[in-house]
Amino acid sequence: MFNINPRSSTPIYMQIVDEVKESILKGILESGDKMPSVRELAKMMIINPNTIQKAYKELERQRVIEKIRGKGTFVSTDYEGKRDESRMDLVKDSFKKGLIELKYMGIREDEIMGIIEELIEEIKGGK
Amino acid sequence: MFNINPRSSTPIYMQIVDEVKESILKGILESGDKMPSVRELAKMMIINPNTIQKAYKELERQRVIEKIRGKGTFVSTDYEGKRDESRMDLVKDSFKKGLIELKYMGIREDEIMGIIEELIEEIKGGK
Amino acid sequence: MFNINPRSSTPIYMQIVDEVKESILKGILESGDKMPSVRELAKMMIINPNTIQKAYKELERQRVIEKIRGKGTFVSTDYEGKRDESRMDLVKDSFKKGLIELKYMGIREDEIMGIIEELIEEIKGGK
Amino acid sequence: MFNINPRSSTPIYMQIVDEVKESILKGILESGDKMPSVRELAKMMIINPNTIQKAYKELERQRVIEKIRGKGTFVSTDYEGKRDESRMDLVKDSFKKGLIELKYMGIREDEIMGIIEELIEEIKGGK
DNA sequence: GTGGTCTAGACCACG
DNA sequence: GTGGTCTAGACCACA
Repeated sequence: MFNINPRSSTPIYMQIVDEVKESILKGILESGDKMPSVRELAKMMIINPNTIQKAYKELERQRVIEKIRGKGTFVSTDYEGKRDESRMDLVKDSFKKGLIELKYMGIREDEIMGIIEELIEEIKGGK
Repeated sequence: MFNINPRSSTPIYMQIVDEVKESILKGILESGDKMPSVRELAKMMIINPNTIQKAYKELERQRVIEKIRGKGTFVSTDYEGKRDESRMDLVKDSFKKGLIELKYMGIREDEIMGIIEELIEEIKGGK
Repeated sequence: MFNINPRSSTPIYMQIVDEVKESILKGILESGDKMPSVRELAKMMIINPNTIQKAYKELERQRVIEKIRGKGTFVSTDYEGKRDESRMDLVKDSFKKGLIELKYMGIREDEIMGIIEELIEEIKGGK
Repeated sequence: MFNINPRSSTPIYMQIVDEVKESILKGILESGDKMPSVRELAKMMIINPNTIQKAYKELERQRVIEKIRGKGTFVSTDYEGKRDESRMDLVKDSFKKGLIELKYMGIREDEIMGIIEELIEEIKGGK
């Protein structure tokens, strides 16, 4: 279902959050689709259900998915992107860190822009 | 000396590492410059010396600075960008996460590229 | 029949209970009126009959409706407001929580009173 | 420290959230005050640390408290109430439910307004 | 069957 | 010392 790396420093539940969002952007998951249940996904991924639940809760908080009582979890239908300045700042910060890293490795600016463009293409996926 | 935000989710020692590298890229710190001692910097920044120690260790590991016995710590003279594929992958990963975030907020691609360009300019600073 | 929101955090059966009581207060349902059967209502509202069952049981427990053997379910005729201290305390508690929430959002007291008055008007409805 | 009722239907972690906010409104807790550590409070209240952590995380998400790395948890200093329409709607809904309940018990409108005013006074506390 | 809450206990990163 | 994450396993409410 989702690619998880248990050795990564980013928590498993966050990796799941990211993977779900990426799947939606790529069109693998669509508005209204049923998500696997917490237990189901936990079994499939051999991960503790609590961890999945934490991921789902975060996704719900971000309005990416919706839970319907007793029926399960679904990709939100009414979702619409909202600019969130404070979250934008976090992203910018992480970008800045990455850019410093790259510059420090001696990567040229045009190369950097190329990398970014590649990544953007990758996100679009089969959409 | 360096801008540190104790509320940030990135560890303080990492913030210091980043700030040092940024200062070098901007030309504020140059090859061969003497770095303040751990104790000195800890006092100046009102930060636990252990934290500075950890930052210096990390910077040394990355060959950004060098310790010379009995003389102190200096910005490396032999600094030359070295591509490090595994580190590149980490950076790409963090970029990807950020890009997904932005796309998810409904930011257009041209806007994203604009943001990146701005950040690159910012890093160059007075260099 | 009744407005139900399956996404709401309040259980569906409770939403039904509330809607029935509101309808009575508004005069849409009156003493002695026949209620639809569990099956009927379940079909009409496309809701699990167990859920309707549970709602009816709760309404019966609160003496809002009565079951008459072989005849069906009716809005109670002997309805008369009874103060129930323990239930009052529950309501007060939920009010308190809401008021704290509003105060915390910086809503002024006069605004709060306005909101309450509006809601009271809304409940009266066409009565 | 905080009054918790383990039998209540509202989760313990939410009761803690509410209690903390109430304490702040009453002036018992003030901007910048240090909160007891997760483990400390868990011991004091004889509650599992995970439950406290959940409460703290929710409070942090609402910007009521701030965590500072390695130092502990503090009441936010820069807090300023923000109207949140969607949350307002939730509060209104719960008010409406309560009002229906009261009306149904035969409480008169002026009495209801009195109760609300009392509760508002109670929240202000010694502030 | 679904998700929500809570406990107990472990390991880790940070300062 | 602080909080963050994860696991394992239990009980409950809801549909």
